[in-house]
Amino acid sequence: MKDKEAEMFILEIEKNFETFSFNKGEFIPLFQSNKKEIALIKSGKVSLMKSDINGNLLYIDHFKKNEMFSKLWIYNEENDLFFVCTTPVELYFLDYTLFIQGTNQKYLSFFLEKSIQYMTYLHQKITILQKKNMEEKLLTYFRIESEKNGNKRFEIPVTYKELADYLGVDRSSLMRKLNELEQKKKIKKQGKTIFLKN
Amino acid sequence: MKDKEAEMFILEIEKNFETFSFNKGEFIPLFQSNKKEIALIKSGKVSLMKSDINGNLLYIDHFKKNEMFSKLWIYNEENDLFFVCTTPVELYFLDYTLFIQGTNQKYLSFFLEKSIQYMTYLHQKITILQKKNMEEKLLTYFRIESEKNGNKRFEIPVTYKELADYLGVDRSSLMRKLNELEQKKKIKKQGKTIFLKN
DNA sequence: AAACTTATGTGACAATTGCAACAGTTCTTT
DNA sequence: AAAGAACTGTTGCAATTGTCACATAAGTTT
Repeated sequence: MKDKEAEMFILEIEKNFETFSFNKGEFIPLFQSNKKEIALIKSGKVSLMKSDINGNLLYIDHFKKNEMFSKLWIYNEENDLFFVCTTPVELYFLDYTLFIQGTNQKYLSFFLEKSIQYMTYLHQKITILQKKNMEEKLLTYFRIESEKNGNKRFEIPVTYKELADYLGVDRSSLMRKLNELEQKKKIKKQGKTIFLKN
Repeated sequence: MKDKEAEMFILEIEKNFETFSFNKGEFIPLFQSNKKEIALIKSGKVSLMKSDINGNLLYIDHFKKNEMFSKLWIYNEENDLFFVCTTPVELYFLDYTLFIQGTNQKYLSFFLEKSIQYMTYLHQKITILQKKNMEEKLLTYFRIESEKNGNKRFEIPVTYKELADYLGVDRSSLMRKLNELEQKKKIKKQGKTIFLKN
């Protein structure tokens, strides 16, 4: 299924499903519900966050337009995760049970395609996180972002605080490492814009 | 789809698909092929490995009976990954294109169910890897393994070398940390058997 | 059974990273 | 526009982790 087909499909969903709206800062009550729901974002951004013992919020990941998220595939044994809107958000709730039992194979194929994209993304993230030091984590992350944008110059789509959480490192150590990489001429940094050399 | 249904389904696959056999140490040529193939393991174990610049082999993950693997959802931009059999292996090759275009919805549902299981697993792994220090990584890993076995006492299913790779840490540092955790009475360790306290 | 390879275990030392504290900046809300 | 909150940037220091080197144990192959 190509991107265009996917968009056509989303148009079809738009006809058949109700839109739900959320304000910035609101929670998406997926972990609270018993239903096997999958959220598809029509517009806006949703972050997956974790609250740790001290009440600090840890950024895990985020989802944006045309991406799906669901508690179905999130590991939340400690019950400390939640989805929060970081912008105003419009989304659809799709019922997984209907997906899988329904007769419309299009829905299934679409969802499967999305799942595969997401698995690839998770593998990318693991590739980054399995690196043994921060420099390699950062450079791998930058390479992936750079490829995604098809350009050596790109914007970091999150705050540096969130990037530190994402990489599982300390924020101030991250800043120090960024300076170091700049001194070693491996990157150039202007605010959130990174230029990756070589 | 319950485990039993999944097993029934695998029996059906067994009827319709050819089995391929591999010796221990052999590569599964998925990255070499152009086909969109998904391997389903009938018996044996397959590891996903990475060869780094120095020619060292890094363990990424492994797959076992009734689990699927495919290059479709693996990030292999640097072309340094491969699947290798760590035991004698029998498996089926399923064609993703047929899956998605075919009329047999059972296949689709089965594959989707497997995909969701795998996404959950990847999220678990990310939960471990995003921890900021080795102690938390280890204890989270142990908790997950313990839950999976339904027992505070469980076997580590890989070598300590592989576990270090998996967690993205140095092997000798891992050994040191294990001793430390034992001294702090957080675990008890006998060879590959771990007893998780509290 | 011997030779060989791979895994486990330990220690000294260097390098990296986390932590805490603080100042300046930017973004949000009132 | 002012106040408040959150983010960015920097530093010293302590704690953690990686590297290297080597010894022993376990597993594999011949």
